[in-house]
Amino acid sequence: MNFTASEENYIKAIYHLQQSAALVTTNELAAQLKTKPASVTDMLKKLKLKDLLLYEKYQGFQLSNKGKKVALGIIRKHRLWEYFLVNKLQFGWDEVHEIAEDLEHINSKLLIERLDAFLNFPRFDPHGDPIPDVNGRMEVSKQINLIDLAPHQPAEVSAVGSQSSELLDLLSHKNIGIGTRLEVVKKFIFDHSIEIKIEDTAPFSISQQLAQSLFVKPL
Amino acid sequence: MNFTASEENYIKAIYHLQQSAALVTTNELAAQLKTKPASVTDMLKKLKLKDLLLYEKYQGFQLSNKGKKVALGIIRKHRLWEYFLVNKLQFGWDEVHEIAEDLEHINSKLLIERLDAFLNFPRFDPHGDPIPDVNGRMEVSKQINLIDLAPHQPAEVSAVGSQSSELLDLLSHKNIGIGTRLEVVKKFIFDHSIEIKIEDTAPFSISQQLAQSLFVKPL
DNA sequence: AAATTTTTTTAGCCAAATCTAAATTTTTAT
DNA sequence: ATAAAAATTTAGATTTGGCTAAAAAAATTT
Ligand SMILES: [Mn+2]
Ligand SMILES: [Mn+2]
Ligand SMILES: [Mn+2]
Ligand SMILES: [Mn+2]
Repeated sequence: MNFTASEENYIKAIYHLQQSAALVTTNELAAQLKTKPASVTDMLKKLKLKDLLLYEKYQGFQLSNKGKKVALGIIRKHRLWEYFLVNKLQFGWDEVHEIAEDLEHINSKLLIERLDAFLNFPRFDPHGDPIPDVNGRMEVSKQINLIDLAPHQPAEVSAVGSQSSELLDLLSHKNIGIGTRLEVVKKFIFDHSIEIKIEDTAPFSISQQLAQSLFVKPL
Repeated sequence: MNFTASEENYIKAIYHLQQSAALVTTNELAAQLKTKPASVTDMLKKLKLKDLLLYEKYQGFQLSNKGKKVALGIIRKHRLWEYFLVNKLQFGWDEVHEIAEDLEHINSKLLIERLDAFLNFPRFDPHGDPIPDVNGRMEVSKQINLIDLAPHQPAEVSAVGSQSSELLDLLSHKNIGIGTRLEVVKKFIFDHSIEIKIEDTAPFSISQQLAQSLFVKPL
């Protein structure tokens, strides 16, 4: 079974959306893919026909087991290419998402196997997201949102909540990346901002919005 | 200017065909692309409209200067990816053409620049074909067809005339690859077969067809 | 319980890239 | 110079993925 780039984009988007809620809605998916609800309905019918989707009209939908497997395959390709771009071609972590969006649709099992081996079977992509293995299995790290980290608990940044260049730009400016060690000094009720301290540098404040986009592993 | 994968395939095919004859015909191109003449005519109109093609109906066609530049860009991408697949991902030279057919349509100037640098600016692909540089320039090696090599003139295999897996399979079997040193022992009029000798091994015969698919540089 | 709003689907249209069949032009043979 | 054959183009359909506008269903207010 091979799928078009468009089908793969739908499958991947549904997979990501159903991480936060079991059932996905037509409008949600249309917003995510920047397309119209009518176009989504068309594709839902097609995916159901191919047994990738559990879908009853008006009732929301979710990927079938087969659909989930396909999704993990696409995510695997995306993240392996991102790792390649950053660690072999010297791209910045904020430059790779768009290119990986195209590369992920190249269909060659052998290519991905060889790429994986060439990269030494990496387990996380440059944004800290786990890379599924050939069987779709990936590490489930017990990372928590920075907003939930207890004050004075040392932790390490393990992932970012989005790949927007705006977020990644802000993070580079503040010298925060995957692996950065930090602790929360104080949380402010007034604006929900958080004061953090990176290793031996002076503490500084970050907004609630930014804290919510950072995931950390307590050390 | 960005082009669809389909447009790029047509442009590349026209480029290759016009190496042997200035003007290309509809049927030739249809055969090359395994499509129908009617489909070719449709695309010719589109390419002409985009100023990539010099074309008057019923009169044959050829790429404009702009079209040639685009073609060289696609060929550059194709050959760089082939080099990557063989020299980094351990593919055999007979396994890479199909995958490169897809990878060549990924559109990112930066990606190709970085890939080129990562590979150390290779000048020939795994099949001995020259890789155009950023400006579309490439080496014009003074290679000749093996069929035209003078007897007892030592030479080195520099390129193959096609990427068909049938040809590459035959070559591996006979232990002939890019860089193989050989000389012609004798040419037979009867069936135009040629007896060749590889370095210190016993001489053997190859068919006219095979000899025509091999290019060599006299040493 | 009815009315209103929101969500989702259907109906109908469009563009790109194909195809087949028919028409036209060019080339080749008589 | 005609007639026949070959090459090329046009006409009309099809598939895929998208769109808008209208209809229908579900959810929310009153
Ligand atoms: Mn990404
Ligand atoms: Mn990522
Ligand atoms: Mn090739
Ligand atoms: Mn090649």
